[in-house]
Amino acid sequence: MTTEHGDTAEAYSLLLDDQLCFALYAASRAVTARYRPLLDELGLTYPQYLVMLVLWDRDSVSVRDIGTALQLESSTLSPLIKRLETAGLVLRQRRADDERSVTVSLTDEGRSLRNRARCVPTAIGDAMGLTPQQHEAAKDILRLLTTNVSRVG
Amino acid sequence: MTTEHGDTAEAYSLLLDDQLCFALYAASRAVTARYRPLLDELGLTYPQYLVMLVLWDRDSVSVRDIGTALQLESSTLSPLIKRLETAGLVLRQRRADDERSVTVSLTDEGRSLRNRARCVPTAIGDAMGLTPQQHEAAKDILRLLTTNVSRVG
DNA sequence: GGCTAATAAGTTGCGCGCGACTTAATCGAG
DNA sequence: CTCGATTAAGTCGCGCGCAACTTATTAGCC
Repeated sequence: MTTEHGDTAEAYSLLLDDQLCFALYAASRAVTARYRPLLDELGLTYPQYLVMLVLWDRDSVSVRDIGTALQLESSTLSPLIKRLETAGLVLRQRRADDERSVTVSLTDEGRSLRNRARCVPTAIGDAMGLTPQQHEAAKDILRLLTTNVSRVG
Repeated sequence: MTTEHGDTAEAYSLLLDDQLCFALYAASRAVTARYRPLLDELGLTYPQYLVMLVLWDRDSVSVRDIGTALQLESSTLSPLIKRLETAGLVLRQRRADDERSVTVSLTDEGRSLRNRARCVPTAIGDAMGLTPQQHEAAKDILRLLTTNVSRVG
């Protein structure tokens, strides 16, 4: 614990460089920036890419389940998915047995984009330059952090 | 290495849950969400809070240096700082010896907000629920990640 | 069956975050 | 000194991300 600038002793300082939250914020933006040129070639933004990851795994998912997987609100997803539909990657249709729900499914074009996306995780993984141990450790601690911070109270 | 869904062997899969980048994205948004009610009381957004952290440390900084500290473009900072000025927390003035540069400095109101913000890092730190070792490990690995991912090539 | 509560998706408003661009001032090679 | 290059700040457009709200549908209690 290095206290600086004459701060009285507190658990955490108000210095930017001391803060984990800033390291997190900066890392997240830096990684997204690294994705950008790769995803530009696929015609996707990073959040759109995340939605496509869900669809490439399950082929047909409700908006609600996409929201659960990505922890995003319908107010974010609805316009985003409409843009994917406009791009011809995705189809939206009301479910017959529950007219409230909308099922999002891949078009052939959306499915075939998967092949062009295969190299993306490897390219990003390489750019991250972490050892397999560091990579797993980072995932573990970020998931723990997300769980803890999302608790009520 | 667990390969799933009949994927051919690749260094990284296209599964959402395997990806460090998503853990990072989710953690960053979860932490920001945790800040929101605390910062609402101060009348700040999270990026505005980051700018205030820089100012609380240095009192008077150029837009350029704020950008360097936070890794943000002037196109993001200029409107943000104008909002801080409108809120009465900050003053903007052209530097006499270099009319290109704008110096941002704290008003008395901006300075006094620091006291009300003192409890914020501790509250967030507690909510994160990491051991001091995990906290430091997370900072270290996120900084390494940011450095690596920001490299050219 | 009827009616209230809950749920799913979507709209609106606002603040980022960034690429592309503009404006204005300073730098620096010749 | 001059003039093209660089630098600092700012504008504009667009896609998130989320709070607050609306609309439509279903669930469930009586």
